[in-house]
Amino acid sequence: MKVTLTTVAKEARVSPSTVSRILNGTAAVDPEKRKRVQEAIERLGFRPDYAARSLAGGRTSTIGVVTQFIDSPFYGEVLRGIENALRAQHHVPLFVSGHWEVSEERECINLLMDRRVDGIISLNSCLSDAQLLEVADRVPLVVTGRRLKGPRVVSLDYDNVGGAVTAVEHLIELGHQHIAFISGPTSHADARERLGGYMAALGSRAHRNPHLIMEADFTEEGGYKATIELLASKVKFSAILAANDQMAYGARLALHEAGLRVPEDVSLVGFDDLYFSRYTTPPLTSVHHSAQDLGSLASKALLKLIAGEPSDHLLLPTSFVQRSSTGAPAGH
Amino acid sequence: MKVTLTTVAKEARVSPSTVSRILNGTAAVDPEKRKRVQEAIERLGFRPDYAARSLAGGRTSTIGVVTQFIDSPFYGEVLRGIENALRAQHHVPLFVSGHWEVSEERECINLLMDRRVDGIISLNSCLSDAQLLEVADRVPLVVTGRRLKGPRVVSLDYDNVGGAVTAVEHLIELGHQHIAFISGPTSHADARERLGGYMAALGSRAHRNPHLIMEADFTEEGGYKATIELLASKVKFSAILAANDQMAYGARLALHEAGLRVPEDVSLVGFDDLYFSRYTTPPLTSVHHSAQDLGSLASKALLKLIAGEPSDHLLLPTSFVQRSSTGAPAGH
DNA sequence: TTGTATGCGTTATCAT
DNA sequence: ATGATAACGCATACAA
Repeated sequence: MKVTLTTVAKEARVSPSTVSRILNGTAAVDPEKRKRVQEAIERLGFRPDYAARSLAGGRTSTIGVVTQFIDSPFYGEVLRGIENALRAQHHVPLFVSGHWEVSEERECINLLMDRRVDGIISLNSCLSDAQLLEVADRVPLVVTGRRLKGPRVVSLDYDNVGGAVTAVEHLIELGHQHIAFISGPTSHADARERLGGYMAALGSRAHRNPHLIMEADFTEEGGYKATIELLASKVKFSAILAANDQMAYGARLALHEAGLRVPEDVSLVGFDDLYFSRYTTPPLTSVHHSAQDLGSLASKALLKLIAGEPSDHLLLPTSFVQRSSTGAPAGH
Repeated sequence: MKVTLTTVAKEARVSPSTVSRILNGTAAVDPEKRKRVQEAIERLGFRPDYAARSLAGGRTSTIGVVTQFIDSPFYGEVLRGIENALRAQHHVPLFVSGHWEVSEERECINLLMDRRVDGIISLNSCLSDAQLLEVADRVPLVVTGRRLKGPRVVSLDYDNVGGAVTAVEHLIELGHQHIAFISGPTSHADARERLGGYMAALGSRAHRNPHLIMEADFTEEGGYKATIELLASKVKFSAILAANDQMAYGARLALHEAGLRVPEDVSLVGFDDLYFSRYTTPPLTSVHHSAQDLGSLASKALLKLIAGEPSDHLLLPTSFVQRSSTGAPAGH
């Protein structure tokens, strides 16, 4: 009833091994037989069984991808890049979500290893470097959001420092003296880098003020609360740089509720340039980079790693997109 | 070197089948042996091989999920619901994206069937009913966004008509006479239903005017363009109901660029109540439903279907969330 | 209740 | 270049 390699082999009057070889391009075969086999496959509608393939061959053609939330607007774009790049190489991503919890993330990785994925892409993991290196010891690994060196690891990240510097410089050029910063959780390397860029760009200027820095959690809600606190603290500022767009969205709401206009009263800059930032009111000025590229580069690096080619840490550039949420400060 | 069922069996001085039975709860076993086996598993760090399991047992513990874009804010929430519900039942979702293309969607389904998924959830497919029934003929299937009847299919959807009716009634109550509607592509059942609700709520009132209806494609860009056209057409309206939040976001931008205030000049209502709608400026009034619930209900229905229990079409209720994007029309 | 034996559909290692 | 044949790790029918 079921069509297997053997069925095809019989139909084409060759051995199962020959059929397998044709399917995988493992060895050269007589063009005549190849034709017979291909016709048989067509006629019978044969589809190879992945489970059998994995069991015999040890490969699953599946790449595990650990993300934090499957519905995150930022990671969503990354996943899209991964999906595309992988599909082109006949692999499929298996997405799992760690929800920013160390224990959940460990479970995710176990699940992926149980399923014998050929490799893992870990997006901004909250595991320690040591834990990740341990994982890399058992399966090829690509990580984002940090720099990690090891035998079977590739790390890649954006130029977070450079991006933040550009954003601050843009605001300074517009005439802003007091620039608030809503940071991501400083337990994360990329959050620290963006904060570092902000500090570096301000340098030793007089207008560098620790009260202007609020630590939040990269969510809309976090940005919202941070901004409310900022306003309540009465510290003087004419611009806000948020460490990601989602927090900028939250800040936008807090400003709106406080009756402050953007950019007339407060300029607002994000980081990530999510698709949606074109549609905020007003459209958001932001540090741009391609999340999709990150995903596709991560995929390609992993595939190389699996193939045995070594790779180095990759640093992706950022650019700057000025929209309507920034302008000169009042009275300038 | 590698720890298999047999390794564990030897260590625990029982047969491989006994270990298998314990792992799967297939049959009752001596508590004494069960203990020995569990200790052996622990000690050896045994993890069953999914490929072998699938090959021998015919099940993969994997559910195929066909979505359109992995980074869609709406489907993202659905995927999250699916992920949660499935994980609780020790299944994992395999997400693939059809990109609103019939051919891609067919490829996705083929890919899933090649991998012998235990069942498929198809989110707002663009395949025909007949094509979907054909799929259901080969694998348990759950579809959303339409009503579909068949032996191994379950369909579920929101009460699109009811939701749209509520939204229009809300606007009428506020005093709006001329309500524009930005529709989704009418090739989709759910888009037609929302449009139908809008029409039904307006009934035979004089203020029903075909020029107030614009067809778009459920994207921000589509909503934006539709609104620009609407404004250019000079047709009179004081409120816009968009068939989904994403188009409402686009409409918001177009209104902003035209110098129109929301809600003072134009009231705006969305549909879906995406997470982000709380953060728009002003926060968006919208027809609410739980995308996560849709996902988890779809998952549960599928698992039941796989287990052989029949299910019926499910209609999920909507509610209404009034925020700040709606108000009385000018001069009211 | 438990063990033995077979089969699942491939790939890979041998020969030839 | 091609064909036997042996794994791959597990589930299950059957026997005990």
